[in-house]
Amino acid sequence: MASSQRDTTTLVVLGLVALQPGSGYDLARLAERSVGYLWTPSRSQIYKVLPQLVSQDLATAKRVRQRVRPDKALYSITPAGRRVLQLWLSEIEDEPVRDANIFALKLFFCDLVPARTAQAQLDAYRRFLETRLSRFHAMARAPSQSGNIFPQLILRRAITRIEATLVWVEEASKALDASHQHQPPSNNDGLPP
Amino acid sequence: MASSQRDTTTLVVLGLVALQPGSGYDLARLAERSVGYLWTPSRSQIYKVLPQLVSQDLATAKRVRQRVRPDKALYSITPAGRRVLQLWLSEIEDEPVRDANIFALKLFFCDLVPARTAQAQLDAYRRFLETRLSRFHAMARAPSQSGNIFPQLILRRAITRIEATLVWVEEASKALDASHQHQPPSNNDGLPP
DNA sequence: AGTGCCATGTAATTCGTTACATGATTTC
DNA sequence: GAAATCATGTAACGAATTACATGGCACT
Repeated sequence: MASSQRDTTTLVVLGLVALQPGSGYDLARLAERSVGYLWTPSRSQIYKVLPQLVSQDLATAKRVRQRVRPDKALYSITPAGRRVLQLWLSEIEDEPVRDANIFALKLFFCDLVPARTAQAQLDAYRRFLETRLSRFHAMARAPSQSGNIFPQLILRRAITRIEATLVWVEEASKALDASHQHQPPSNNDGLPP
Repeated sequence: MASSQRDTTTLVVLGLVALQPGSGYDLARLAERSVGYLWTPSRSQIYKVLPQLVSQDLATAKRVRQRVRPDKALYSITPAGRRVLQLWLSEIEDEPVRDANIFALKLFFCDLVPARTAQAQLDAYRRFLETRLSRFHAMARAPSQSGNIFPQLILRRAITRIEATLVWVEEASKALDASHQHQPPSNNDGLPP
């Protein structure tokens, strides 16, 4: 009964299934087109995970016969699966072990979760970026030991990107508020009043 | 005699040895402080790679006796090692398999290579970013199938970061030209006239 | 005739992490 | 006395990729 000891790959596949039920093949393509930029597993990986999800009751598979194309298995998320996903999206990892993209990855699926949860994730991301930024600024102030210029340039690159990402965080935060105002909580699955 | 079939980890360790000879321990710390943002292997990984480099004649190890501290092995790069590194840094991967950071990683070590090689790497990076950018722009124009807003937001994030990175590329390019003007080719190891 | 898409999987292999083991020395 | 730093390695394990295998249909 280990709570959310599932790895990122599993959760991302679960998220894809939640966004759009489909076959392993479908999901692989969906991934390439959407989250691809953040996370692109191989097809074989997806085919490995899918049956695991079913055996854990997080997804169901329905065999679909096709005349023209080979038969395929259509995967859909279960209520339990949705709960697991929502739990993952609610968890805030202040110090992600070695993947700074975890915030973007979670945010990608935040349509499945109340707006305030998404806001919390955005806030955590902002804090994370600010911490990194000040660390990099400190590094940039320190004199370059050797006469090498490239490490300094690459550091500038990191700073530039973080600053741009912080600007995006603000925009996203506002956009979220706005859409939230117009279209109040529609996503309260699994949350009794 | 497979040319540069070495993996990135090996080459980065080699690069670190080139930047600053030291023990496995030293190199691990150096990595954390410098390239850490782009690539951070575990110590065990470094200890695995180092003897391999020696056996391939890309680095040498010198045992250093210490009274106070445990003995350590000091690794330095060999001429052959430097050649391998320079070859790697000269190679342009127009379509990096799944690591967009490969450009930044190579650029980090470009003090070891003539300025025009670094420029070529920067140019390739610019092209890569522009290709990605137009792809993402196309995706952004396409209507969002579902009513999900987060995939769109995350796409905006990607675009924002690429644009910022392109600005950095221009700055870096100019900085490189400038430092190149003031301080002409000092790095022509292994390149007879 | 050949390429490419749909569709699912297994096997081999690489890559890399975490944990373990050891031990002296300095610092709080 | 406890914790941190220096120093090097092995072992167990896990995660993910690449390659392989299969097969029919559609398009050029």
